Amino acid sequence: MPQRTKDSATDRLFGALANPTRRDVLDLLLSGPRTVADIATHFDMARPSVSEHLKVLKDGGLVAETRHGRFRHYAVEPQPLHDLGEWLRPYERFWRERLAAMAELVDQIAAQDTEESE
Amino acid sequence: MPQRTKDSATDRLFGALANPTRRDVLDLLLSGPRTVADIATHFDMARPSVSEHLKVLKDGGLVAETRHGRFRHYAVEPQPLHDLGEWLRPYERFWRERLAAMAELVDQIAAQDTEESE
DNA sequence: TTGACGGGTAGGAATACTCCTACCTATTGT
DNA sequence: ACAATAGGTAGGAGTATTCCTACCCGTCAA
Repeated sequence: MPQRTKDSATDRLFGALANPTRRDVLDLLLSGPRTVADIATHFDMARPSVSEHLKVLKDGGLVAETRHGRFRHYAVEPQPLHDLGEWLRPYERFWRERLAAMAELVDQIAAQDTEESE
Repeated sequence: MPQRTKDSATDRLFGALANPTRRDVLDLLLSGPRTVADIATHFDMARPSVSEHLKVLKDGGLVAETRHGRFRHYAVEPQPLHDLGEWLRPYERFWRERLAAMAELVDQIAAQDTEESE
């Protein structure tokens, strides 16, 4: 029985983000598009390895490549990150419940303090 | 030279999410805390494998375990998902720029249509 | 035209991941 | 007490990931 392969768009997205180097590449591209050689100077890694990371990012839809002569410029592609924000939405409820519970706790402590000072 | 290990909190978070089964477990826990055996019935996988996935989720801070007798209940822990939302924030700018560019394009086409109809 | 440069691909080594079965501990009901 | 149940751990097999060096093609400058 073959193992399940990670081939959905969601898998490629999360898979691409599950590596610190690739997240650092994205972070670097926040300042604008860059060539492969430029990107590679920021990492303690051979250039072909950076190329492979860029391929994974591209397959995940997180970066786009545009050719200018013999240069290729890589730029952040925002759509999958927006999708990630949408994926998070159902979990926001838990976050708000947690905040509400903390607020209630603070109120209780405040009420107790008032009692004591009377 | 040893390879870099994924040991930061961020790595554990993204690493935990980079697996469809684990994302499905989180999704299942949206409806409330569940025991391991309960969770396992939803997956075509042996129970110990589910246990291992839960361990990865726990190490990533995404679920919390509470013991009741010989049962363990796993529940969604929202903090890392909130952190993920914060991580996304710098990229929102790109998303809005893309929307603005699309809006401008629509305006241009609309203006062109008006011209033609005159 | 041809050498230098940008950058992708191939194949291999080391490690990590994901599943399994077998086994173990702790708790509970009888 | 003891059998049954919940669920974690160990070790191993198969696959995937991540790095490397060597090599390749396309583009530009001389």
